[in-house]
Amino acid sequence: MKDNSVFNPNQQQNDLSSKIVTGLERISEVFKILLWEKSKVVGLSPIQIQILIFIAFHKESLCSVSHLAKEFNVTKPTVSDAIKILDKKALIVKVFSSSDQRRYTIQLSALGEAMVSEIHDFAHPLKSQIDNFSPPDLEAIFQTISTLIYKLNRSGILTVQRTCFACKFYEKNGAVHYCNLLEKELVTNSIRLDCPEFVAKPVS
Amino acid sequence: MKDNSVFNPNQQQNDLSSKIVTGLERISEVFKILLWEKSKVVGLSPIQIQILIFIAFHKESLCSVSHLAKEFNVTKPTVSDAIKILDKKALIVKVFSSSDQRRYTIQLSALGEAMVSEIHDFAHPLKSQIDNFSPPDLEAIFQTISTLIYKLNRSGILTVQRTCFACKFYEKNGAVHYCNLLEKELVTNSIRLDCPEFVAKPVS
DNA sequence: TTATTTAAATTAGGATTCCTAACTACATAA
DNA sequence: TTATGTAGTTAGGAATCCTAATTTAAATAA
Repeated sequence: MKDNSVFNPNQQQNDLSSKIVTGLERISEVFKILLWEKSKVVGLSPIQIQILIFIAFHKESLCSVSHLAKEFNVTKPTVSDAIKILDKKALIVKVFSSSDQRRYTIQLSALGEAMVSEIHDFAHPLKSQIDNFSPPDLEAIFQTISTLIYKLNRSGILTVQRTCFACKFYEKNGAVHYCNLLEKELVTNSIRLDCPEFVAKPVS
Repeated sequence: MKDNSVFNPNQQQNDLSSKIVTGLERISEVFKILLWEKSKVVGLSPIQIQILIFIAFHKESLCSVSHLAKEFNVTKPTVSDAIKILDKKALIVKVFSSSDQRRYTIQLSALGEAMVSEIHDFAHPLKSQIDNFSPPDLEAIFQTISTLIYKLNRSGILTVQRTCFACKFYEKNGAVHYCNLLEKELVTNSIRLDCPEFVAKPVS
């Protein structure tokens, strides 16, 4: 029986969450579209663009083959391939670890920095549509998204994320969100999805 | 200047819509993850799975190379490649048009039907998280998503969709949504994202 | 009617993604 | 010291995905 599939338009007429799933799928196509549009302009592939942008904005320890594989949900050989090409194009440099001779991280070269300033805005057409929502709507949307991402993380689907909810510095007292690192209360808008200070909470 | 990139965590602390964009990007990874998980089980690639599910639930006229290319935002040769493989695996049959000898559509073979019942639920882990939201939340989420998809369509980013808002049978009277085909009012929940009766509204 | 344009699908060629399996090298714990 | 785990690579191959060019057919214009 596949009549109750979320992708069956008849099913969608009875079941709101099916429609939400198909809607999210359609929105996820947007990233694919925008990434390819940029790809064609600059002559890099989507994964190459994603890696460059990631390393532009994240600390060195996250810029290893192993972490990038987790971040983008691909295998290490796939990342290794992509890095080989970025290296050949002189957009990155490898920085080897002094303590562990197997390890290295990648950083942007000067050329890579220039490239990032070309590509970092690939999602701009999406953002400009989102900017049209009213502030209260934005807050509600954000609340939903951050909750959903946390649920997806807890259920084991998304292994990587750096949200407050999964961070060891986070604490919830009644309805109050609190960060023990910043030592202050977090209102909805200040919950982070990608906090630089994130440290995973030990599984309880 | 790339400091104001949506992917810069510092920028995200000032700007809610940047956080929403990164959140949506993370959620869009979920489809990639779930599709690959299913791929490994059944021995099909992601695009092959997507095509099979699509043709299972859509009318024949949408099951052509040209349309599938638009639907999944790839080129016709890419679809042609994928169909060649699905055909080799005997999961589909080609049905040639009598009026136009260049055209054909694809349909599921018996084997293809069986395969669809294995794969149609690939997004289930996501759906079961979404099912956890309360009915009022679901309604709000759906409202946001349908609005966003329509905005993305109007701004030319998403070329394909089959929502009420872009349909020629749709009419808005004040706050009331109305379908001239069904001849009835549409409450938020009955707005469709993928209506079988969809006919594009002529550009005004 | 004929010529031109447009469209549907394919082929050809090539870069890259992406996988699994096997491997090297190093680090860490028993 | 030996076993086990971890970081990254290599090898091999299927498939994705592009652009450009081609074939064939249909639609349109002269």
